[in-house]
Amino acid sequence: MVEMPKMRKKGTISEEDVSALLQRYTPTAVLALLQEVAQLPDVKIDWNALVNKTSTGISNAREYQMLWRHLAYGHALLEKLEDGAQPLDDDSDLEYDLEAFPSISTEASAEATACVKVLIASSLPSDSSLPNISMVEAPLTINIPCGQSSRAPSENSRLSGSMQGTNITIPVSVQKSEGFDANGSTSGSLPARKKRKPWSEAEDDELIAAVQKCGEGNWANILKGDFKGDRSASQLSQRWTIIRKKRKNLNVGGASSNGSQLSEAQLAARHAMSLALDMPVKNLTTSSSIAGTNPNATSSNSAFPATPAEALPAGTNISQAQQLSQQGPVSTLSRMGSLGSAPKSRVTSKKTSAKSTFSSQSTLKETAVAVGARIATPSTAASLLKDARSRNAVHIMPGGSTLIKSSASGGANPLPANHLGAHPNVHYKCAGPPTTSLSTYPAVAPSVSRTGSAKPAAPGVQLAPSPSATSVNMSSEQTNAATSSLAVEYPAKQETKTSEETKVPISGNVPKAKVLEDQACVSSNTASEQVQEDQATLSNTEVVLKNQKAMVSDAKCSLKTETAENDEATIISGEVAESQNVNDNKIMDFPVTGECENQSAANENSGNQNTNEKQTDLPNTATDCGEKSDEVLYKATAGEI
Amino acid sequence: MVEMPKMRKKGTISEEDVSALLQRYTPTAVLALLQEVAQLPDVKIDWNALVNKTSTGISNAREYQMLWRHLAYGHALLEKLEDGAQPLDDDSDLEYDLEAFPSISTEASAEATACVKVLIASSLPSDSSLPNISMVEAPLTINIPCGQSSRAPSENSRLSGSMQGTNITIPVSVQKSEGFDANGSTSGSLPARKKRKPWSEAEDDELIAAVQKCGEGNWANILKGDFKGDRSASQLSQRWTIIRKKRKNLNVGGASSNGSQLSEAQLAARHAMSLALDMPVKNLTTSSSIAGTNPNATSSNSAFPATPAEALPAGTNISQAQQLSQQGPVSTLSRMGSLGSAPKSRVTSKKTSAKSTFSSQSTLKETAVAVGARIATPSTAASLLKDARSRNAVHIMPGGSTLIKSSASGGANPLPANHLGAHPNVHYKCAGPPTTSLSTYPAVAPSVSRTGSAKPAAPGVQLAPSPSATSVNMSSEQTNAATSSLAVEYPAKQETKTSEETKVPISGNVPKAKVLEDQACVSSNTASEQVQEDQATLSNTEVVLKNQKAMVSDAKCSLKTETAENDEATIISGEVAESQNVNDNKIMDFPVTGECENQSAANENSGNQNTNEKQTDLPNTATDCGEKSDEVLYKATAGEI
DNA sequence: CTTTAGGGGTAGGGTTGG
DNA sequence: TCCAACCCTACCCCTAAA
Repeated sequence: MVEMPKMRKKGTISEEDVSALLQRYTPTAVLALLQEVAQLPDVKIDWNALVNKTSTGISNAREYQMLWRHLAYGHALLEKLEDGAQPLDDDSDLEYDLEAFPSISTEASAEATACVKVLIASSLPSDSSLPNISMVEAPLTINIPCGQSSRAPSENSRLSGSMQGTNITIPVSVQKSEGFDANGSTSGSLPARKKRKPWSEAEDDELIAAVQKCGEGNWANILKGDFKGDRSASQLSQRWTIIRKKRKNLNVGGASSNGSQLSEAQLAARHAMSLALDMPVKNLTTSSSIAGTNPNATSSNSAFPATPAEALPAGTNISQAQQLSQQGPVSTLSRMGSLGSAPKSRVTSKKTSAKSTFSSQSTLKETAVAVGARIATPSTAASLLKDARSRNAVHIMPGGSTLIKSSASGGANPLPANHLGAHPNVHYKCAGPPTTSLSTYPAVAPSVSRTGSAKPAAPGVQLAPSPSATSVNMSSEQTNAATSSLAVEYPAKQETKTSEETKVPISGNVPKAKVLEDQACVSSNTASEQVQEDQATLSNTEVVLKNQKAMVSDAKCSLKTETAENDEATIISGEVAESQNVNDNKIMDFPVTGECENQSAANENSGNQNTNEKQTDLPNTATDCGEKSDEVLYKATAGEI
Repeated sequence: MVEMPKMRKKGTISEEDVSALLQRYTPTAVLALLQEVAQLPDVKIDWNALVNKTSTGISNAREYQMLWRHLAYGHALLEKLEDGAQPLDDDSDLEYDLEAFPSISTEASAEATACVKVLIASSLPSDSSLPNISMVEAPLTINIPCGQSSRAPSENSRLSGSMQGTNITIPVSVQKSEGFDANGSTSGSLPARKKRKPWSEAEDDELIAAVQKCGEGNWANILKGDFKGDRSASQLSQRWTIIRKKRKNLNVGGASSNGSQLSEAQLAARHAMSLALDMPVKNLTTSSSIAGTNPNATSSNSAFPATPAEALPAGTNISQAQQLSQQGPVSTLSRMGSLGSAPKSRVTSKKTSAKSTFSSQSTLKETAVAVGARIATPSTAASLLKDARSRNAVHIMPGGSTLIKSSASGGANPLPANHLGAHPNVHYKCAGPPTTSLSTYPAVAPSVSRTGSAKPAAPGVQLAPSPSATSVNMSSEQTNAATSSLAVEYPAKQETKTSEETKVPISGNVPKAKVLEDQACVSSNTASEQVQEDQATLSNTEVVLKNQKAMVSDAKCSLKTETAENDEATIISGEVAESQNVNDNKIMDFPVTGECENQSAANENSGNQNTNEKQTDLPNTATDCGEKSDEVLYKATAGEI
């Protein structure tokens, strides 16, 4: 279809041309194309290959070629291209000599040149990004070898002209370049540009790399520094969610594994990584030293936390020292919670819980480092714990009972994982305040059997945080423990269902009751919150958790667990407490608690009795829970008592 | 599926390893993983959580774990992982000791180390900014060890190829620069904006409690003494405005909408609120005493008012006396008036009023706490108060009766659970502030039976907390305890359903009623607010909470409750209080409380009685509550009075 | 010190083109 | 129809001036 473009060899490019060009393509796209072409090792151009990798947003090889030719040789830009249009044969694509075009302002060309140079010089794949560079400055003073420039042609024409000479002063260039781009000031054509521009792989890679570097959410920074394409922060954000989603789907396989095609950027990254990895070792050593220093300081890192962001809830941590860090950790957990959906996962958590305890941030860092390093000495760990402790230890536990156990005993962790029914639920986490520890637990009581006696798993469960502040929490927890015993009992008969984030209504059918319960405890500060989630579920009716993770368990499941556990209901509770962790973020939403509620089930049991104290505790514990939870607690309590 | 990885403990990492690793994962991914792990606060690792938030691109927890282990301990990287593969249990994740690996070239390692350091140090993910400098670093001047090249497998080939000879400065550098730099800000580090951290429910609770205690606007004080999280004063202020806003919406909106029923819910809430409000008064006093003065000044009220927003200025009432007891009522009333807007609600109040009467704020709090907790022993309570005070301790209990019992006497509590229906309800959680503990409880009273006697667990309940600040809370709790006894009774007949965040209407099916209740206690600080929410729920039919967890109860329930309550407003209050718990998060919205309200069911029982003191407490407890709560409280109070 | 305005960032809903 | 790419609106959080 398209007919061959006419050459306009050696002609100059007029402003009209530019204007038209910019109406159709963004400056960045144009620059990207130039860069891409410039980077090609061979003279011969494989248009199809280029298009596959381009970050210009152009998906049609013919179109890509056409643009190139327009830029390089002044060929006309055709209005339409047929979908399947294939690139034209080109013998000479790079053979034409082009002369600089006077028409363009020297400055403009110079700038453009600079940009191009920078891009090329940097070798950064990114390309587009001019903007970034823009900021660059003097350093940029790059001299582009003639060779290249020549190649770069095109627009270069505009640019090229300038380039060749020698060097372009960088700064200017950058700035200007943008000008160009963005506004197109040059041409002035702003008109619309809205065309929808699919994300190219290159852009995705760039985004991914940027996110890894800067962290999720820091779109502004990414935009400023790392991401070259012309996308807005919100677009980045939006795209990121898509990428994330995709990955998950993919991942199964192993995300990364594919490998096959890696972009250069990736390769480069790997390269770097390899170095980095190696480092670790050294780091350790070093790190320690280093760590010593900065880490803490930095620690602030909050940044990191960022990642975790979610989690943290609690401010608790802070308490202490804050200074340092604190934070971070939590988040993760919390997330987990959310993740929760996957019950099984929890399992891990179990351990965690028991263990989780420690870690401190600072420590963490070190540890991490160490880890990275492969370090990890116990001592280290210990230290971590101290600090960390505060952190979070969240856990989730799905199968409910299971978790519990683990937590309880500590060692064991059975976690059977699963189970038929399943159901996991939750858990938590707590963010402990700094020193505090927390412990909370929810107890779940499945229907029917229940053990009756509960006992407190307490001992095991408990932690002994000590710090004064903590103390409170401690007490609570302990209390809880006691309570838990009570709680434990629950018999529940109900059926509970939990849904996770989803919303599941149960209503209609509700049967009778079931109950669940939990007891959560929370450590003082933070802990509480989380609990909620755990439970959840009961619903005789229907409960749903929309937001997060709800936990559901079938009635049976829960029951089962409990049953087994009965004795240890306590423990369970404990877990619940942990749930608290949940809090974090969004989680909070939930209400988990509500779910907890399930508790209602507890009610049914009614048989329980409580001791005052214990009960009290529970409540305390409960505190965090969502509404439902409370009920449960109550019930539980009652029962116990 | 996957088998366990072998350890390669203490082994060194070979180039081959690196090579293989890089073929599979990008350097950035590896670094990201290291960073992420490093950031974890706890020793225990929640792989699922990590995966959810990771920026490595790895979506499978097992894979993530595997990579970590490979990096940290030299475990083998398995080729395939099943989709659903869950992370392995890890007890030892951080326990292995690893040694540095000689194999790597010094240079390389050094560099890597540097990189890692930077990453960690900077910890900031983001931030970053400034790339400018990315190039910076001389350090970058990396020499690539041969090793790498080897490593760099094919793809890299290109890169690597070039690189090999000596080193390539460039590429590497670039990479580094990017990666590192960014963070790196080490050096340059920009301020990097701190990542935004959403407020958790626990934090909200804590804030609410703190405001109640210290008054609105005294952010600095709150920061010093009560609020544990790491938030700045301005953030507190800002958040407070948001919380206040939400409450209003809730109140109003919710209430209004349904009309009749809601109103009740609202009423209940109000009731609670009233109590809460009252508390303030006392608090003030107390505080004043404590503080000395201020109370008025602080007016802490302001805080209160907030809630009530509408009305009252009255808060003022508070003024005085408070110290202990008393008072509360008045203020309440006044507020009520204001609340007035909702006529019906008032009604409820009536009931309340009668009973509600007593308690003084401080007392209230304590009591409340106690109640919630069921704690009961004074000593305990006291301790709690101290700690908790700040914290939160709220609880809710649905199933009501049961809980109650427990709380109350400690033993007695009849609370039969009841229920046929089940119900759950819920609860809470608390996040305690650091030191604080919290305890809360909700009591639930199931329908019908109830025990009747409640008694005050008082003795136990009371605490005498002393610390000034704390005191308030303490008192509440104690009070509650006492209350609880009373409360306990509730019989409820309703059926309640809860939905969690979701919206589930229950309506249709509802069966009988059950009741729940809770008594929540709140720890001093926080508690109140929450209450509000609870109420809302009531609607017979279906209430849904969209945001969070809503609780629903049938209309009947609610109604019933009220009735019941009359006598014992206290109880209700208690419940209300619990509701408070609800607050938390978004919840505040309500919901929970609402459910609590359901408790109203409790009302039905009516049989309850309260002791003044106890009642009072409730109010205190209520203090926090949302508007609705307030109403309730008021009513209670009135009655009492 | 507190409050307020502005810069971002995220979530969610709606629209539209492929 | 589904999804991706926008757009747009709320809302929230953080920071920095007021």
